[in-house]
Amino acid sequence: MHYKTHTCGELRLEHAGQTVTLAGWVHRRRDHGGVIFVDLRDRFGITQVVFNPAHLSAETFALAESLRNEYVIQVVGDVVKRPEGMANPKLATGEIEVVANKLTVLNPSKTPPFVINDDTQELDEALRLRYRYLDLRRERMMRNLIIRHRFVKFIRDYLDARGFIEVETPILFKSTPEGAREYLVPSRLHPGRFYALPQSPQQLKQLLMVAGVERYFQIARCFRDEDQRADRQPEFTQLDMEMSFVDQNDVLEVVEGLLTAFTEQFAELHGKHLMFKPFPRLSYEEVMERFGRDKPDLRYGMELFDVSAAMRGTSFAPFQAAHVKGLVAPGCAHFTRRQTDELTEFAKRNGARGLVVLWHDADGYRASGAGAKLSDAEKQAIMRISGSKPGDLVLLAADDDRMKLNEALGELRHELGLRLKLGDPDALAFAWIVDFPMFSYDETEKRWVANHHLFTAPRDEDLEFLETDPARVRGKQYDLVCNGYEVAGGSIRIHRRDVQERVMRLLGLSMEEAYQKFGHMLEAFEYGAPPHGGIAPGIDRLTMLYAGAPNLREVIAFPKNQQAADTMLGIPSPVSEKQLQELHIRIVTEEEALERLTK
RNA sequence: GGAGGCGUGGUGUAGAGGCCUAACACGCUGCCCUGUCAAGGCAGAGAUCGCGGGUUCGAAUCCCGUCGCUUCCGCCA
Repeated sequence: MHYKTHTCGELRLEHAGQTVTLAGWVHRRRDHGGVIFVDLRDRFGITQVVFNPAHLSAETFALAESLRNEYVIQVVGDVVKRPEGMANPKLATGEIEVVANKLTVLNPSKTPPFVINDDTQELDEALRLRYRYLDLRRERMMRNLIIRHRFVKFIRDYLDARGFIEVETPILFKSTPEGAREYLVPSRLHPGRFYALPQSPQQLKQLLMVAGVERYFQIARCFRDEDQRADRQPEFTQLDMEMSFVDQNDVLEVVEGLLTAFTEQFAELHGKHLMFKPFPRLSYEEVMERFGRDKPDLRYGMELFDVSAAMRGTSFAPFQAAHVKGLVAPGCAHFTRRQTDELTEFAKRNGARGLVVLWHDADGYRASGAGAKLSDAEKQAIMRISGSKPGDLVLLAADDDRMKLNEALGELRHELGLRLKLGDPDALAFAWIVDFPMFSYDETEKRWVANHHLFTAPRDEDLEFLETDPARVRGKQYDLVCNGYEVAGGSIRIHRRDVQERVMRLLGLSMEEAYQKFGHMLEAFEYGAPPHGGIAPGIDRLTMLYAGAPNLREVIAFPKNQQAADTMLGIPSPVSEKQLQELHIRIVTEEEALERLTK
């Protein structure tokens, strides 16, 4: 027996005259005394059901009167064209209605803690998460789930058609020394030993390349025990990919092709469009100079400008530094001193020494503050180079450390972009960031550290600087950014033993240590590892962008809150003494733990 | 670990030392109503203002502490 012959989203004029059975939730009920309308909802849509006493027994009509929101019901009725002028253009099924002649209440419902049939109202998220199964019933959340499904389905089809195969890798993995904090899983069979949940299948996918898979992908769950952000969850999903016999360009083209195709083919679903086609490729150096951030929001300009040369020899003390740069906040000349002070504070928090503000009025820069102290020639130079116009606000900063200056202004640019809503909410500004510096010097530990991971290949032309000038070595490493988010990151890997050894030597890693930590990798690489590389786009972040959602929780069915907890499930939860015993685990207080450590 | 924001009937908000016997909208309950689709009308129930302490003649309102949620910094090879 089937509960329904049709979904609540599929009936049209052509079905008029048919007798159908529908089942779903009471979305809304309009009781006119004599006639009752019920908007019946299932995942596929909403259909108006009419209960008319003329066509019903008294008992059935009474039952219809007892219906409340979110009751689960089944209705048998006739599809009829709505009377003239009564069609509802807001509903896909709005030309017809179902005149009920039989009603079954499959399950009543308590009054929900919040309304399901209106998702325009903002709700306390703690409440939503506590009743996530109700929250997900709301149209917006259901739509997000559908966008995510379409995206993942598209990925599988797209990559399958291009010779990729999906291979699953273990969730019970190995604790790795570097990188993010891991979730540990105690072993029952091996007292005192642990599995670790993977931060990503990085090493395993490289081993799959050694295995000859050549084109691998996986919709892979990853785990990181770090503090949460709006765009960071303790468990998240990556499109993990790796390819053999490829260079950087091959990897970029596959991902760019996939995202371009999905964006364009499903424009009607998500309503977003590409800002750039093809995606621009910017070097790390260029992006830091122009935007001050390695994940810039490119939906708007507001680029940093450089007036260092023009300010050389200035008598204005704040600009007596090696580098003077700034940006133009369009149409912000109305900002009050209080507002610009706030921006100055923001810039300082992000490493700027201060912020110099110029108000561009109808007749040039206002003669107050810096505007009074800079010479006319200096002001003219700033106006020419910045291109500021009357009504704009010019913000400048100076520093001897150029990268620090870029970063401070970059964060300021990003903040202003958000506040002024400069980005088109329907645009996706994808861009590749390439040629990242491979190493940076850790001042506190007095040693070179890898910016990505130690299997990242250096650019061929930079190999010669590996020993002489490590800061100059750029990697075959790339990020995909979109609207201010990093949405993918990857690299071409080292496949030659000699290069790998040189990198490890630079990082102060002896072969002995390296074998201890990564022996399984190094050993595998000695059995004919092909040249290979890969990338891992973040499924959650991309879905968030397609859904136009403000955080990851909106596109994850059952997310964790900021404390990495789930209040609906009540996790993390305590476990029984017996379970702990089996796992050879004893809970100790912080004091006891400290005591053991110091002994 | 640190900084900011928020916490008032079921939900979303208003209130900023006495106007509060806490208001409004939605929801909920009952009654009326045969063409609505955010239905409409009438009536009603529902809040120890997150919690604890303090200041004051008087606290939702001010102060201190605490808890919860959230955003950001640190952290995320």
